[in-house]
Amino acid sequence: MNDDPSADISSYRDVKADILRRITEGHWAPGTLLPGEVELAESFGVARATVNRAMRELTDEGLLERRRKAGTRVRPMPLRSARFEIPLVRAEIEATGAVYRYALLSRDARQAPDWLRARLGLAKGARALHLACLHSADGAPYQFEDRWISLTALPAAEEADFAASGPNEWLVKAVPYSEVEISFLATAADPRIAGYLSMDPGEPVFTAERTTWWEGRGITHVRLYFARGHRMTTRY
Amino acid sequence: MNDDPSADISSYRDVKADILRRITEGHWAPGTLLPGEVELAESFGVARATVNRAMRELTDEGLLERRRKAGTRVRPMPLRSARFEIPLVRAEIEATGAVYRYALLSRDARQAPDWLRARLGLAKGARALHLACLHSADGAPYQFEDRWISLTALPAAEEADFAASGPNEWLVKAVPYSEVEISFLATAADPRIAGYLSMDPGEPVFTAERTTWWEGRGITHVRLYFARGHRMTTRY
DNA sequence: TTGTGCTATTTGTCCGATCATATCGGCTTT
DNA sequence: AAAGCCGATATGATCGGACAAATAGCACAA
Repeated sequence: MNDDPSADISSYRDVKADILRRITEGHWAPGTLLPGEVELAESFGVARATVNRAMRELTDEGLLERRRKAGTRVRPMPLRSARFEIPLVRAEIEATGAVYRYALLSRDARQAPDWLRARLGLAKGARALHLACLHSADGAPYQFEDRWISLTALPAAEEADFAASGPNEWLVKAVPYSEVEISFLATAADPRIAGYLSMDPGEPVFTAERTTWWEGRGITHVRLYFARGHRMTTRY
Repeated sequence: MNDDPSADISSYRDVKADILRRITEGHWAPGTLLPGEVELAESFGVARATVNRAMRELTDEGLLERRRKAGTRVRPMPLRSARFEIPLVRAEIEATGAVYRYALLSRDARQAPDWLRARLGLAKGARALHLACLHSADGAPYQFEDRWISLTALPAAEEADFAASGPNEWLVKAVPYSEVEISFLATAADPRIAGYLSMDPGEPVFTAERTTWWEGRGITHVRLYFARGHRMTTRY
């Protein structure tokens, strides 16, 4: 057991790294009860607040479990959570160095269908804007966007010009901040989508679905269909 | 502008909530430079450290952007990041109240194929254990697991009994902690998988792929095929 | 045996002060 | 005009001290 008496640990980062090291190296196996903050602070030669921050962050990251009086222990089953960044399509494409292009395929304001009313919590007869867009990277289709915007919540959308830039970019400007639900799923390409994405009908499509509320009111619902072979990846 | 002079804000949570409120209500629009920590601390009547923590957390959550000397501003384009919890299948199923059942379909130790060697960084001729398992919820197939375990990194796996409980549960006990890459994608069900998951061949399958390293050495690679209609959802 | 209340312990949070670090902008030098 | 220097300033981190809140585990009562 190397308990590093002399290592000059001085920042919460060092403390964090050292605790992590002891866990990965197996000195502190899953389920182990760690020494208390006071004890660790002494052995590291730092203030308790510093140890606290290190442990708090490790807890946020899913590695530790803490309870008052009960102490801190290594999570028996590392409930690790993965973080996925959800950038705007434009940023996502341009980050790869490719040329981003956007096309508005259709646009039409109509009564919101029942499923959308239920999803966004709209009144009967509420109107919504329905948009279909295609985002492409270096000329190749990248993402097909099927979006609904509630005209109850955002009447200004009816006047907005979505020919030049995507509804996404308009929305982030129009809506300050919001509550979001995202799902990832696999769907079969219907003929229309297959056509736009240069795929065969019925082919599996990686699909993201996102609903946005602002102050409890449904704003927009979108389904994003990605081109063949798309992956959502993260590493930790 | 409601600047809340008298509101008795006392914890970093209150400060955080108040800043968030001003952002969502549009008082502080995206791109706005907000007051410095000292000023805010005074106006809230708390210590600077408290304001600092509130702002730091909001920054971690992707709402603010901070730079020394330049100050803090509301992220012009809210870099949304979603967190997905990646639980063990058993926990995932039992959380819904369903009865979890596990079956080992096949098991076989052989030379690692080239793609796996490349992925895990194994030497030529290295052996690996190949497992196929089925996880079900209340009798209905839930997830098909196609896993490879490097016998170079984990020779003990060859002796392990995967008949009773899944390799996942064995692995979390055997490997202290690790680096992981996860991908989500959509694949077409091949006949074998379709059979196990009660789907039609060619049907879209939501698929997760996970590779795990420990101290730089490839440990295991797994592909998880989910039953029809599976979604990975998060809300924030 | 079983339930109930107390207490010591451990984490959670806050404070106010201090030093560290990055960097914006203006000033100086070339 | 361009390049480089430097001080002012805002965030970043740490410290030591203090009090708050939760609760595990014990003592005690029914």
